[in-house]
Amino acid sequence: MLLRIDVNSEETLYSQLSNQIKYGIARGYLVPGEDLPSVRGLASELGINMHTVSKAYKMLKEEGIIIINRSKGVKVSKKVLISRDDDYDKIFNKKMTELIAESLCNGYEKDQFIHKANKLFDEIGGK
Amino acid sequence: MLLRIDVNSEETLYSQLSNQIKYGIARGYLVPGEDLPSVRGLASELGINMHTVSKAYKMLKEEGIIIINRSKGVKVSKKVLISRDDDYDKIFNKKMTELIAESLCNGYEKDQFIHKANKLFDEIGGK
DNA sequence: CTAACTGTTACAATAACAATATAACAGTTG
DNA sequence: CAACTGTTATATTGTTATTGTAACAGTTAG
Repeated sequence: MLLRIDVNSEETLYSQLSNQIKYGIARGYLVPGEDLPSVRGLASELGINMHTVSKAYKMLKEEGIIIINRSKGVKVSKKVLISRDDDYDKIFNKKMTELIAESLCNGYEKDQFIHKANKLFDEIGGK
Repeated sequence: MLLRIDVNSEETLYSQLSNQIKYGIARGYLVPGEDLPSVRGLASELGINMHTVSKAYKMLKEEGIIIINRSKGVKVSKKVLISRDDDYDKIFNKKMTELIAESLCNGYEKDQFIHKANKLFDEIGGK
């Protein structure tokens, strides 16, 4: 899977990486069990530092989204296949609440919000 | 409207403030046209620095959510009453896409996602 | 068994950002 | 005029982001 980094973005590099990997998994570009590039390999490919890649991987590991084996490498977790993770519910509620509040401040109505959510979900999840 | 700050949060102070004000507007605790506290007043009330409040206000102003008048003060914009803002669409799509991808990585399915979105929207928007 | 690969840890340096502090400026209002 | 608005400037402190170099400890291919 192709990963790209924008060094001029306001978003931190490790956050960009983390988000792109999540997107890749959601989209099906990365499947559970699949190997991810090594920290050194990916860093060199992207022209960034090893520790920046390592930090992105560490965050994804703490979310349970990837599995890191100290001497074998990194692969996509099978967590995705399990039904909803309760630990994630709190985080989800906070993020969704913020997005709804912001949308309302920008003139969105419920119908528009739900319609867009449905549309984007279909594009990403591909149902 | 009551605003609270958690200095131990990972979220920056100005971001906490900005999010709470958005939530207040979405929830109807703050209505378009209503005055917000002065930068010095709110800073002193919260026990934080004037510039931190000023930064939160500046961000909300750039989003068009509040109106700042150099010598009169700050008030909630009437933007909320206008229908969807096109400038916000890109930001919304990015944020919603990230949330959907993350949810999918945590085992959410579309039905659960949409159901939760509906539920939270009703709680906040109060329809 | 060595060599090449994994992620991890440690230490250091630089730059940017978050938050604070103090002060002055320029409008508005009582 | 005095007291209030947000803004601007300058400085300091602490934290985070990113990079760099190096070593460590497992794993695996030649």
